[in-house]
Amino acid sequence: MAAQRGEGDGVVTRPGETGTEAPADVRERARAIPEAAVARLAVYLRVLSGMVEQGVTTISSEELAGAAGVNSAKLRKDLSYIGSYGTRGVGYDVEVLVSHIERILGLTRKHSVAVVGIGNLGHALANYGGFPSRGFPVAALFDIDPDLTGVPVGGIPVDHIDDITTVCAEREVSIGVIATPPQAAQAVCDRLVSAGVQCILNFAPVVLQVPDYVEVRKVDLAVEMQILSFHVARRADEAAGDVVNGIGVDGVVIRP
Amino acid sequence: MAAQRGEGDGVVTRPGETGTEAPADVRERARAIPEAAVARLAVYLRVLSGMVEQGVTTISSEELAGAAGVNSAKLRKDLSYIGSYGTRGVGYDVEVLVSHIERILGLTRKHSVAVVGIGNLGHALANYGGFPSRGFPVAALFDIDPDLTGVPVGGIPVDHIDDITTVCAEREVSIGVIATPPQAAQAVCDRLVSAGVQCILNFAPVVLQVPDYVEVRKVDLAVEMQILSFHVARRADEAAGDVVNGIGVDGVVIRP
DNA sequence: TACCGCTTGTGAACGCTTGCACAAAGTCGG
DNA sequence: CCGACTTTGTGCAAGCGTTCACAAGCGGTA
Repeated sequence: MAAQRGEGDGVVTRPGETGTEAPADVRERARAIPEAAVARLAVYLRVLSGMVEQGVTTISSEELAGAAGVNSAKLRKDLSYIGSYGTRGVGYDVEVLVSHIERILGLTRKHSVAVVGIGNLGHALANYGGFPSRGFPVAALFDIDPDLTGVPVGGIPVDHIDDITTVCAEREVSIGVIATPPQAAQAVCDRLVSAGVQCILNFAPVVLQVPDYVEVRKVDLAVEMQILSFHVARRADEAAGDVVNGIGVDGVVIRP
Repeated sequence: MAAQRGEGDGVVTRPGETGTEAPADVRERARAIPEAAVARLAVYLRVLSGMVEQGVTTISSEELAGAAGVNSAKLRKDLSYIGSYGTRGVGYDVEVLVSHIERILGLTRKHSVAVVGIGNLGHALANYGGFPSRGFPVAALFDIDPDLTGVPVGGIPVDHIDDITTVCAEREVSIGVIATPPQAAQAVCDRLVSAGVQCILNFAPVVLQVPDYVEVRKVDLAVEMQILSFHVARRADEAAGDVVNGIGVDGVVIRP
């Protein structure tokens, strides 16, 4: 049931090197993984990395699910998308799981990152230790302000936005991060795309127009705030309304 | 069909003040709005605000959907969750729509924000203009380092984390932002919760444990990167695999 | 070797979300 | 005043993701 797409695919299974599992299987599976599951796999990986450091060698779905804040059935299903690497009656080997998730997420290759827009956020991103430590070295910084170019930020030189194509090609940038003001975002995006960057993380509060082959993820801090605001308002309304019943929605008592 | 929950609810409809629509209806509707729709409403609001500045007074679902990057049917359904405020044959009055979305999202009240952890990211957040301009004034900053306390950042004084309860109460903080290293995040979270903060935006790469009545949203930059990495890998695999058919998955030609 | 208890992996049901298609409802031109 | 045209609002069906529940499989033990 897992791989319904393409039983007759054109992938040639190399006869040698197929000791434990076939690369073609990994490839087929990667396509069937739901978007939501991919996001969770990244979380599992983070938790598991912490486990490795603590010297944990084996973990059950129940434990891992608890640490990752999800249902254990969901965790097992998520892991089943990438194959069966657990041992019934025992659990999962932590290191094996880490290496398989890393492979599925494509973390065996380095992904160089370019940050465009060296304002407050750009500075923070350039200095953020979480990227290099997880396999995403910041390889290039760009800004339109000539006063900023040349001066390194976090040890990385800032280049002018006009040099984006050559610099990105040179340093093999595969992910572009847009941290510019909203007015500039679309233009920067277009330049990144024409520089060959196919994955973009957008912090600017605008909807970017890109070709189909480009993947965009957006992080809009104000939207996150507004979603929280909605919940505040909803809660306040419940307090004014349903609390006459003594209990809020979902059986949760307000301020227990 | 809309409000299936609680036909016999204890909400008293105030007889006066019920000119155009009843407040109780707004309250009932807010609960029925799907989470995904709430996130999109925030996006619509942003687009609409831009329209107002451009002097646009009326907009059709088709236009707005295009600008927000969604299907027009989905947009109409999202708007129907908050009521019928469009005119058939014409479209939506931009200002009316803006004010209704603002009301639903609870943006009629100010939501003061506290940022904890004045490192790179905390600095950027304190200086970020996007918060105050959209009704989320940063009212307090906290750090554990005594060298930082007292020195204002972005015009806001930095207080010591130990004063979090009194300062939050004093300045009516309703949203806490965690921008600390991962090791400190859970402790900070606990302190925010005991200070009465019920909404938290977490930038630290850890899964926070909170009581049921607290709403947490997380932004994990490394996870975003890894999701992009997954798509890079998938694309590379397709290039090695399915492209023998000439066309990638979904009929999209790789690098057209 | 055979049994027992534990945990995985997954078929199946459920619920939420999306997209379609069309009736209802309003405007505009004659 | 009427008819044609435009656009909203929504019932309905399809798709996707989540959850449940349990058979299958493995290690430990006698």
